[in-house]
Amino acid sequence: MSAGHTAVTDQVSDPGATEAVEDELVALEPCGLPEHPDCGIRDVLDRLGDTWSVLAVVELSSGTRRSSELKRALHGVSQRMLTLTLRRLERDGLVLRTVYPTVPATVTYELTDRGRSLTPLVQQLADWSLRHRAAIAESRREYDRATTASDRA
Amino acid sequence: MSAGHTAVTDQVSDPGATEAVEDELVALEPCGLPEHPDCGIRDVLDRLGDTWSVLAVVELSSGTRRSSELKRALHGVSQRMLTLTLRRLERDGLVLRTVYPTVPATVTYELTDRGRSLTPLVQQLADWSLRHRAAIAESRREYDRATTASDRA
DNA sequence: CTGAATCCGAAAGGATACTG
DNA sequence: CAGTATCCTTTCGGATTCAG
Repeated sequence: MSAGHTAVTDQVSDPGATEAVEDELVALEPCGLPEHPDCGIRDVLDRLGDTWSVLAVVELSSGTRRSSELKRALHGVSQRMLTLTLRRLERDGLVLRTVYPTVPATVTYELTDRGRSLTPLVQQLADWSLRHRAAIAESRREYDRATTASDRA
Repeated sequence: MSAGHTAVTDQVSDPGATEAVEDELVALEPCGLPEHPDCGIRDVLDRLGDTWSVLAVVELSSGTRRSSELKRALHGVSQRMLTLTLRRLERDGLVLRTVYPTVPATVTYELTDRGRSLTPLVQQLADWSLRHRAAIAESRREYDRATTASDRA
C-alpha cells in the first residue's frame, strides 16, 4: 500500500463509534432470545449467513486485501457476489473500503474495529467447520442411506 | 419426557462417533482457508447460514424441546421451515429426534454431543449480535443516507 | 400434535457483457 | 482492475391443505 496519497475511504461519518466497550456482555433487555420476532438478532446473523461474508472476514482478518486478491482468495465467488458481499459488510461498518485514484483503479478492503471484534468468532466457526466436516459428511451419508432406501424406522 | 418407554430415536447408527477430541485445533492440511473450492467449509457454514438453524441451536442449548415448543420459541417460523431446519440439523448429526408413540404424536429434539460442541460458538454469535445490533443499524442508516441522496464521494 | 405435500412468490447467486 | 447491469436458474421460505 505505501504510495497512497489521496485515497478515498468510504467514511460516511462515524456512526456507532461510541460502542467502545467491546468486551462487556450486553444486558439483553428487550429480548434475550429468539422469542421476539423483531428483536433484530437475525438482521445481524443474516449477514453471517450469506455464502461469502464469513469467508471474506476470515480472509481480511489477516490483513488488508485488494479486490482482486479477495476474488482469488474466495475462489468460486463471482464478480457480482464479491461486490455485493463487500458492500454489505461495509454498510454494516465491518469493512472499510478505500479507493486509490490510480490509472487502473485500485481498491483495498480492511476490517474496521468492529469487524475485528468479530474475527475470533468467525475464526472459531471456520475451525469448527474444518474439525467436523468429515464427521458431518459421514452423518449425511448415513442419514441419506437410511432414508432413501426404506422410510425411516 | 418421563413416561416414554418405546421411544424411537432416529439413530441410524453412530457415524463419526470417533471424533471425540473436541478441543484440539485441527491441522488444516488440505486447505486452511477459502482458497480451495471443494474444501467443504461452506457446506458446514451454510447450515449456520439459513434463517432458523442458529436460533434453533440456541434454543436447544438450554435443553430438550418438543416440536411445538420450538415452534413457539422460534416465533415467526412456519411449520414447513421448522421441520426442514430440524431435519437438516438432524442429518448433520447435530440434533437427535425422538418420537414417542403416544396418541397425539409427541416428538422431542435435543442436541447431540456434536451439536453441544457448537453451542458456545452460537451463543457467542448471539451475544455479539445483540451487543452490536444498535451500532450496525446506525451504520446502515448512515450508509444509506450517504448513498441514496448523492452518489458516494 | 407433528409433519408431509403442493403451490407460488421472493430472494440468492452465477454468467455474461459492458463502463471508467 | 474494479464495478454495474442484465438475464436466468436455483433455492428459500410462507400459506395452505391433508394425514397419522
